[in-house]
Amino acid sequence: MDPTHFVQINTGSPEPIYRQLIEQVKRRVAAGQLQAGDEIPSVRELAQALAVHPMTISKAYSMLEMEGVLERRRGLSMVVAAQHQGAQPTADRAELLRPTLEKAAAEARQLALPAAQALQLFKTILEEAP
Amino acid sequence: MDPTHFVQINTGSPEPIYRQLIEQVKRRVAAGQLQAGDEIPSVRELAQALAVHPMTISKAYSMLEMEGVLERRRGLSMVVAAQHQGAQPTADRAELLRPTLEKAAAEARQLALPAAQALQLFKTILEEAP
DNA sequence: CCATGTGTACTATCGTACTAGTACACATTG
DNA sequence: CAATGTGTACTAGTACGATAGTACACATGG
Repeated sequence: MDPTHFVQINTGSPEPIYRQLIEQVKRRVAAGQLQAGDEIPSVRELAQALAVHPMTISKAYSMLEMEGVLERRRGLSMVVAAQHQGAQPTADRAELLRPTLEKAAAEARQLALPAAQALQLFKTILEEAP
Repeated sequence: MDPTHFVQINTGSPEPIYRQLIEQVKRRVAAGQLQAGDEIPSVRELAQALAVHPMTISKAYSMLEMEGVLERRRGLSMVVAAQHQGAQPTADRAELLRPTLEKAAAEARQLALPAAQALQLFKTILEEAP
């Protein structure tokens, strides 16, 4: 597991680092990119790769374990929990995208921007960045 | 100016309150809903309506003044700055929506969600909430 | 003039996110 | 056993957002 491709964080964002980690791991598990039993980068390894303090990583991992996404193995690196066999149906994955799209919709309304124009911009961004 | 309809804030969000205020006012000015010379709610009035400390409002107003969105009148309530005559072109307003849509696109990619499905969900949300 | 309503400066306090360094219990590997 | 690598507990400190209460300069309206 190459830690530099595991997650990308933005230290300038007001969003706390540990929360960025949690959300990204949950999305990758839901997408099936991380499957049951997959090892994740160690606390120290990921902390060094992201230039972040190990305790910040440890807190994020602990919360993911409390939510049942990860499983702890004493003395060994953590792994994705057993119940996450593969990708969830696309309909369930889409629900994880809903909060951000609702925020975008609220902003579009405040901007008095026609729905068609907001949709066109989203379509353009989706196509240009993969 | 009814303060309860001026802005809506989410105290549970990690996004600071003063930043939520700044972004919402800028969007309303860009949309032309707030025009040059329009009075905005007083610091104390808005603070009470939002159940927030007046200093939090004052800081947001100060930053909006530094950015040229608002103008101060000593002893009187602040007003929208003169150069904001009306709504900006929709193309310019769409650019203000871009950061949030780029975040949504990044999440969709992490979820391995097809672009068509992400677009469909956005369309549904835009139509259901006006 | 005086009461009221503007925005703001000032200091103090609180909670959270993050950093910093040390120390521990555990498992694997030789 | 000893070295190495896991995650984590602990305390301390820094930075920021927000709250709390007081005080000031200014403009308006009676």
